[in-house]
Amino acid sequence: MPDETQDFNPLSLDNQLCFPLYAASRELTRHYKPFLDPLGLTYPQYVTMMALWEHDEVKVGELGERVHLDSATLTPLLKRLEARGYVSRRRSTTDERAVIVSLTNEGRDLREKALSVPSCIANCISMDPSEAVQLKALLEKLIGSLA
Amino acid sequence: MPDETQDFNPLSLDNQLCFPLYAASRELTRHYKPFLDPLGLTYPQYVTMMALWEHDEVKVGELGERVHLDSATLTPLLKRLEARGYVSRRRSTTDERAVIVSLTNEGRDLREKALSVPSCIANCISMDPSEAVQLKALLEKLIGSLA
DNA sequence: CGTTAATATCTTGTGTGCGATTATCTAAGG
DNA sequence: CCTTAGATAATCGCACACAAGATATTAACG
Repeated sequence: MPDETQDFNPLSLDNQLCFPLYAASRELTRHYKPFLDPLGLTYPQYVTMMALWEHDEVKVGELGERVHLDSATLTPLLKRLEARGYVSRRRSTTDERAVIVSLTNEGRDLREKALSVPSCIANCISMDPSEAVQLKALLEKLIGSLA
Repeated sequence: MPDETQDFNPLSLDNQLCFPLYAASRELTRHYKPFLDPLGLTYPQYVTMMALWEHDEVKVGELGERVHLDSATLTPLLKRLEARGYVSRRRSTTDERAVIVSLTNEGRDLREKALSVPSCIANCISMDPSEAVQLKALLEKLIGSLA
Protein backbone atom coordinates (compact mmCIF):
# COMPACT_ATOMS: atom_id res chain seq x y z
CA MET A 1 0.00 0.00 0.00
CA PRO A 2 1.48 3.38 -0.92
CA ASP A 3 1.75 5.83 1.95
CA GLU A 4 -0.66 8.67 1.25
CA THR A 5 1.29 10.95 3.57
CA GLN A 6 4.59 10.52 1.76
CA ASP A 7 6.44 13.64 0.62
CA PHE A 8 5.24 15.19 -2.61
CA ASN A 9 8.12 15.06 -5.10
CA PRO A 10 8.14 18.28 -7.15
CA LEU A 11 10.77 16.86 -9.52
CA SER A 12 8.95 13.66 -10.39
CA LEU A 13 8.33 13.48 -14.13
CA ASP A 14 4.75 12.51 -13.34
CA ASN A 15 4.16 15.81 -11.54
CA GLN A 16 5.38 18.00 -14.40
CA LEU A 17 3.30 19.75 -16.99
CA CYS A 18 6.36 20.37 -19.14
CA PHE A 19 7.15 16.72 -19.62
CA PRO A 20 3.91 15.49 -21.25
CA LEU A 21 3.86 18.72 -23.25
CA TYR A 22 7.34 18.05 -24.56
CA ALA A 23 6.63 14.38 -25.20
CA ALA A 24 3.23 14.96 -26.84
CA SER A 25 4.65 17.54 -29.21
CA ARG A 26 7.35 15.18 -30.42
CA GLU A 27 5.03 12.18 -30.62
CA LEU A 28 2.50 14.11 -32.69
CA THR A 29 5.22 15.50 -34.97
CA ARG A 30 6.43 11.95 -35.51
CA HIS A 31 2.94 10.91 -36.58
CA TYR A 32 2.85 13.63 -39.24
CA LYS A 33 5.96 12.33 -40.97
CA PRO A 34 4.39 9.59 -43.14
CA PHE A 35 1.80 12.06 -44.42
CA LEU A 36 4.28 14.89 -44.99
CA ASP A 37 7.01 12.84 -46.65
CA PRO A 38 5.01 12.54 -49.91
CA LEU A 39 4.67 16.34 -49.93
CA GLY A 40 8.41 16.80 -49.45
CA LEU A 41 7.85 18.75 -46.24
CA THR A 42 9.15 18.43 -42.72
CA TYR A 43 6.81 19.31 -39.90
CA PRO A 44 8.16 22.83 -39.28
CA GLN A 45 8.07 23.42 -43.03
CA TYR A 46 4.43 22.26 -43.08
CA VAL A 47 3.54 24.71 -40.32
CA THR A 48 5.31 27.48 -42.23
CA MET A 49 3.46 26.59 -45.42
CA MET A 50 0.12 26.62 -43.56
CA ALA A 51 0.90 30.14 -42.39
CA LEU A 52 1.76 31.13 -45.96
CA TRP A 53 -1.36 29.51 -47.43
CA GLU A 54 -3.34 31.77 -45.15
CA HIS A 55 -1.37 34.89 -45.99
CA ASP A 56 1.76 35.23 -48.08
CA GLU A 57 3.79 38.18 -49.35
CA VAL A 58 4.95 38.64 -45.77
CA LYS A 59 8.25 39.63 -44.21
CA VAL A 60 10.36 36.95 -42.54
CA GLY A 61 9.81 38.62 -39.18
CA GLU A 62 6.02 38.65 -39.54
CA LEU A 63 6.06 35.00 -40.52
CA GLY A 64 8.25 34.18 -37.55
CA GLU A 65 5.89 35.92 -35.17
CA ARG A 66 3.00 33.86 -36.54
CA VAL A 67 4.77 30.51 -36.13
CA HIS A 68 6.84 31.44 -33.07
CA LEU A 69 10.20 30.97 -34.82
CA ASP A 70 13.04 33.44 -35.13
CA SER A 71 14.99 34.31 -38.25
CA ALA A 72 17.89 32.06 -37.32
CA THR A 73 15.54 29.10 -37.72
CA LEU A 74 13.37 30.48 -40.51
CA THR A 75 16.09 31.70 -42.88
CA PRO A 76 17.58 28.26 -43.59
CA LEU A 77 14.14 26.65 -43.52
CA LEU A 78 12.85 29.13 -46.11
CA LYS A 79 15.94 28.57 -48.24
CA ARG A 80 15.13 24.86 -48.29
CA LEU A 81 11.51 25.61 -49.25
CA GLU A 82 12.88 27.90 -51.96
CA ALA A 83 15.19 25.14 -53.22
CA ARG A 84 12.10 22.87 -53.37
CA GLY A 85 10.38 25.50 -55.48
CA TYR A 86 7.57 26.18 -53.01
CA VAL A 87 8.42 29.76 -52.03
CA SER A 88 10.37 32.71 -53.37
CA ARG A 89 12.33 35.28 -51.36
CA ARG A 90 13.05 38.79 -52.53
CA ARG A 91 14.19 42.02 -50.90
CA SER A 92 11.48 44.59 -50.42
CA THR A 93 11.97 47.51 -52.77
CA THR A 94 10.60 49.98 -50.23
CA ASP A 95 12.75 48.64 -47.37
CA GLU A 96 15.93 46.93 -48.46
CA ARG A 97 16.36 45.37 -44.99
CA ALA A 98 13.23 43.27 -45.30
CA VAL A 99 12.86 40.00 -47.21
CA ILE A 100 9.41 39.26 -48.63
CA VAL A 101 8.37 35.61 -48.70
CA SER A 102 5.77 34.56 -51.24
CA LEU A 103 4.37 31.31 -52.56
CA THR A 104 5.24 30.04 -56.02
CA ASN A 105 2.50 28.48 -58.12
CA GLU A 106 3.88 25.11 -57.12
CA GLY A 107 3.70 26.14 -53.47
CA ARG A 108 0.10 27.24 -53.86
CA ASP A 109 -0.79 23.99 -55.64
CA LEU A 110 0.73 21.99 -52.82
CA ARG A 111 -2.13 23.12 -50.60
CA GLU A 112 -4.55 20.85 -52.47
CA LYS A 113 -2.38 17.83 -51.76
CA ALA A 114 -2.10 18.86 -48.11
CA LEU A 115 -5.85 19.19 -47.59
CA SER A 116 -6.21 15.59 -46.47
CA VAL A 117 -3.42 15.72 -43.88
CA PRO A 118 -5.49 17.05 -40.96
CA SER A 119 -8.09 14.31 -41.29
CA CYS A 120 -5.37 11.65 -41.61
CA ILE A 121 -3.95 12.87 -38.30
CA ALA A 122 -7.39 13.06 -36.74
CA ASN A 123 -7.76 9.35 -37.53
CA CYS A 124 -4.51 8.65 -35.67
CA ILE A 125 -5.83 10.36 -32.54
CA SER A 126 -8.36 8.18 -30.78
CA MET A 127 -9.57 11.02 -28.64
CA ASP A 128 -12.98 12.52 -28.16
CA PRO A 129 -13.29 15.55 -30.49
CA SER A 130 -14.61 17.68 -27.65
CA GLU A 131 -11.53 16.79 -25.62
CA ALA A 132 -9.28 17.77 -28.52
CA VAL A 133 -11.04 21.12 -28.71
CA GLN A 134 -10.63 21.55 -24.97
CA LEU A 135 -6.95 20.61 -25.19
CA LYS A 136 -6.38 23.14 -27.95
CA ALA A 137 -8.09 25.88 -25.90
CA LEU A 138 -5.97 25.09 -22.84
CA LEU A 139 -2.77 25.11 -24.91
CA GLU A 140 -3.67 28.50 -26.35
CA LYS A 141 -4.38 29.75 -22.86
CA LEU A 142 -0.97 28.49 -21.73
CA ILE A 143 0.75 30.22 -24.63
CA GLY A 144 -1.05 33.44 -23.82
CA SER A 145 -0.17 33.13 -20.17
CA LEU A 146 3.53 32.75 -21.03
CA ALA A 147 3.67 35.68 -23.44
CA MET B 1 -19.41 40.90 -40.72
CA PRO B 2 -17.76 37.49 -41.23
CA ASP B 3 -19.88 35.04 -43.15
CA GLU B 4 -20.81 32.22 -40.78
CA THR B 5 -21.49 29.94 -43.72
CA GLN B 6 -18.03 30.31 -45.26
CA ASP B 7 -16.04 27.16 -45.99
CA PHE B 8 -14.26 25.61 -43.04
CA ASN B 9 -10.52 25.73 -43.73
CA PRO B 10 -8.90 22.52 -42.47
CA LEU B 11 -5.41 23.94 -43.05
CA SER B 12 -5.86 27.14 -41.08
CA LEU B 13 -3.33 27.31 -38.27
CA ASP B 14 -6.18 28.27 -35.98
CA ASN B 15 -7.94 24.96 -36.63
CA GLN B 16 -4.92 22.80 -35.82
CA LEU B 17 -4.20 21.05 -32.55
CA CYS B 18 -0.61 20.42 -33.61
CA PHE B 19 0.26 24.08 -33.93
CA PRO B 20 -0.46 25.31 -30.38
CA LEU B 21 1.06 22.08 -29.08
CA TYR B 22 4.25 22.74 -31.00
CA ALA B 23 4.30 26.42 -30.04
CA ALA B 24 3.46 25.84 -26.38
CA SER B 25 6.19 23.25 -26.00
CA ARG B 26 8.84 25.61 -27.34
CA GLU B 27 7.54 28.61 -25.42
CA LEU B 28 7.58 26.68 -22.15
CA THR B 29 11.06 25.31 -22.84
CA ARG B 30 12.23 28.86 -23.45
CA HIS B 31 10.88 29.89 -20.06
CA TYR B 32 12.91 27.19 -18.33
CA LYS B 33 16.21 28.48 -19.68
CA PRO B 34 16.92 31.23 -17.10
CA PHE B 35 16.31 28.75 -14.28
CA LEU B 36 18.30 25.92 -15.87
CA ASP B 37 21.31 27.97 -16.97
CA PRO B 38 22.62 28.27 -13.37
CA LEU B 39 22.44 24.47 -13.09
CA GLY B 40 24.39 24.02 -16.32
CA LEU B 41 21.52 22.08 -17.89
CA THR B 42 19.57 22.40 -21.11
CA TYR B 43 15.90 21.52 -21.04
CA PRO B 44 16.25 17.98 -22.47
CA GLN B 45 19.14 17.40 -20.08
CA TYR B 46 16.91 18.55 -17.20
CA VAL B 47 14.21 16.10 -18.22
CA THR B 48 16.79 13.33 -18.42
CA MET B 49 18.13 14.22 -14.98
CA MET B 50 14.60 14.18 -13.54
CA ALA B 51 14.18 10.67 -14.87
CA LEU B 52 17.51 9.67 -13.32
CA TRP B 53 16.71 11.31 -9.97
CA GLU B 54 13.69 9.04 -9.84
CA HIS B 55 15.57 5.92 -10.85
CA ASP B 56 19.16 5.58 -11.99
CA GLU B 57 21.42 2.63 -12.79
CA VAL B 58 19.35 2.15 -15.93
CA LYS B 59 20.17 1.14 -19.47
CA VAL B 60 20.17 3.82 -22.16
CA GLY B 61 17.21 2.16 -23.82
CA GLU B 62 15.14 2.13 -20.64
CA LEU B 63 15.93 5.80 -20.06
CA GLY B 64 14.97 6.61 -23.63
CA GLU B 65 11.64 4.84 -23.24
CA ARG B 66 10.90 6.92 -20.15
CA VAL B 67 11.69 10.27 -21.79
CA HIS B 68 10.58 9.33 -25.33
CA LEU B 69 14.06 9.79 -26.86
CA ASP B 70 16.11 7.28 -28.83
CA SER B 71 19.78 6.47 -28.49
CA ALA B 72 20.80 8.79 -31.31
CA THR B 73 19.63 11.71 -29.19
CA LEU B 74 20.47 10.31 -25.77
CA THR B 75 24.01 9.13 -26.42
CA PRO B 76 25.49 12.57 -27.16
CA LEU B 77 23.27 14.17 -24.49
CA LEU B 78 24.51 11.70 -21.88
CA LYS B 79 28.11 12.26 -22.97
CA ARG B 80 27.65 15.96 -22.30
CA LEU B 81 26.14 15.21 -18.89
CA GLU B 82 29.11 12.92 -18.27
CA ALA B 83 31.54 15.67 -19.29
CA ARG B 84 29.75 17.95 -16.79
CA GLY B 85 30.33 15.32 -14.11
CA TYR B 86 26.64 14.62 -13.46
CA VAL B 87 26.39 11.04 -14.73
CA SER B 88 28.66 8.08 -15.43
CA ARG B 89 28.31 5.52 -18.22
CA ARG B 90 29.67 2.01 -18.08
CA ARG B 91 29.13 -1.22 -19.98
CA SER B 92 27.13 -3.80 -18.12
CA THR B 93 29.35 -6.70 -17.04
CA THR B 94 26.53 -9.20 -17.49
CA ASP B 95 25.50 -7.90 -20.92
CA GLU B 96 28.25 -6.15 -22.83
CA ARG B 97 25.72 -4.67 -25.27
CA ALA B 98 24.07 -2.52 -22.58
CA VAL B 99 25.36 0.76 -21.18
CA ILE B 100 24.35 1.53 -17.60
CA VAL B 101 23.75 5.19 -16.76
CA SER B 102 24.13 6.25 -13.15
CA LEU B 103 24.29 9.51 -11.23
CA THR B 104 27.53 10.77 -9.75
CA ASN B 105 27.48 12.34 -6.30
CA GLU B 106 27.55 15.70 -8.02
CA GLY B 107 24.59 14.68 -10.15
CA ARG B 108 22.66 13.57 -7.09
CA ASP B 109 23.51 16.81 -5.28
CA LEU B 110 22.23 18.82 -8.23
CA ARG B 111 18.72 17.69 -7.37
CA GLU B 112 18.68 19.96 -4.30
CA LYS B 113 19.46 22.98 -6.46
CA ALA B 114 16.76 21.95 -8.94
CA LEU B 115 14.04 21.61 -6.33
CA SER B 116 12.94 25.22 -6.74
CA VAL B 117 12.64 25.09 -10.54
CA PRO B 118 9.07 23.75 -10.74
CA SER B 119 7.71 26.49 -8.50
CA CYS B 120 9.63 29.16 -10.44
CA ILE B 121 7.95 27.94 -13.60
CA ALA B 122 4.57 27.74 -11.88
CA ASN B 123 4.96 31.43 -11.12
CA CYS B 124 5.52 32.14 -14.82
CA ILE B 125 2.24 30.44 -15.73
CA SER B 126 -0.70 32.61 -14.85
CA MET B 127 -3.13 29.76 -15.23
CA ASP B 128 -5.62 28.27 -12.87
CA PRO B 129 -4.00 25.24 -11.16
CA SER B 130 -7.04 23.11 -11.92
CA GLU B 131 -6.70 24.01 -15.59
CA ALA B 132 -3.04 23.03 -15.54
CA VAL B 133 -4.00 19.67 -14.04
CA GLN B 134 -6.64 19.25 -16.70
CA LEU B 135 -4.17 20.20 -19.44
CA LYS B 136 -1.66 17.66 -18.15
CA ALA B 137 -4.33 14.94 -18.11
CA LEU B 138 -5.41 15.72 -21.67
CA LEU B 139 -1.78 15.70 -22.88
CA GLU B 140 -1.23 12.31 -21.28
CA LYS B 141 -4.41 11.05 -22.90
CA LEU B 142 -3.17 12.32 -26.27
CA ILE B 143 0.19 10.58 -25.81
CA GLY B 144 -1.58 7.36 -24.90
CA SER B 145 -3.90 7.68 -27.87
CA LEU B 146 -0.93 8.04 -30.25
CA ALA B 147 1.05 5.11 -28.87
C1' DC C 1 24.39 66.64 -43.67
C1' DG C 2 26.48 63.46 -40.29
C1' DT C 3 26.09 60.63 -36.33
C1' DT C 4 23.61 57.53 -33.74
C1' DA C 5 20.02 54.40 -32.67
C1' DA C 6 16.75 51.14 -34.28
C1' DT C 7 15.27 47.53 -37.49
C1' DA C 8 15.57 43.27 -40.26
C1' DT C 9 17.95 39.57 -41.79
C1' DC C 10 21.86 36.54 -42.02
C1' DT C 11 25.65 33.83 -40.01
C1' DT C 12 27.93 31.03 -36.55
C1' DG C 13 28.18 27.79 -32.81
C1' DT C 14 26.03 24.52 -29.67
C1' DG C 15 22.59 21.22 -28.73
C1' DT C 16 18.88 18.55 -29.76
C1' DG C 17 15.68 15.03 -32.69
C1' DC C 18 15.43 11.27 -35.57
C1' DG C 19 15.99 7.99 -39.79
C1' DA C 20 19.28 4.87 -41.38
C1' DT C 21 23.32 2.33 -40.88
C1' DT C 22 27.00 0.04 -38.41
C1' DA C 23 29.33 -2.58 -34.75
C1' DT C 24 29.14 -5.51 -30.98
C1' DC C 25 27.27 -8.79 -28.25
C1' DT C 26 23.79 -12.52 -26.75
C1' DA C 27 21.05 -16.38 -27.50
C1' DA C 28 19.00 -20.02 -30.07
C1' DG C 29 19.38 -23.95 -33.38
C1' DG C 30 21.63 -27.14 -35.87
C1' DC D 1 31.19 -25.32 -31.99
C1' DC D 2 29.11 -22.42 -35.83
C1' DT D 3 25.74 -19.79 -37.91
C1' DT D 4 22.27 -16.68 -37.57
C1' DA D 5 18.64 -13.86 -35.72
C1' DG D 6 17.73 -10.52 -32.36
C1' DA D 7 19.08 -6.98 -29.10
C1' DT D 8 21.64 -2.73 -27.86
C1' DA D 9 24.32 1.36 -28.48
C1' DA D 10 26.91 4.22 -31.20
C1' DT D 11 27.60 6.82 -35.48
C1' DC D 12 26.31 9.59 -39.49
C1' DG D 13 23.59 12.90 -42.00
C1' DC D 14 20.12 16.28 -42.19
C1' DA D 15 16.98 19.56 -40.18
C1' DC D 16 15.50 22.25 -36.62
C1' DA D 17 15.93 25.72 -32.41
C1' DC D 18 17.99 29.55 -30.46
C1' DA D 19 21.70 32.74 -28.34
C1' DA D 20 25.00 35.87 -29.83
C1' DG D 21 27.20 38.50 -33.10
C1' DA D 22 27.77 40.48 -37.87
C1' DT D 23 25.86 43.07 -41.73
C1' DA D 24 23.09 46.20 -44.08
C1' DT D 25 19.51 49.49 -44.23
C1' DT D 26 16.45 52.96 -42.40
C1' DA D 27 15.02 56.42 -39.18
C1' DA D 28 15.81 59.98 -35.83
C1' DC D 29 18.09 63.88 -34.24
C1' DG D 30 21.00 67.78 -33.75
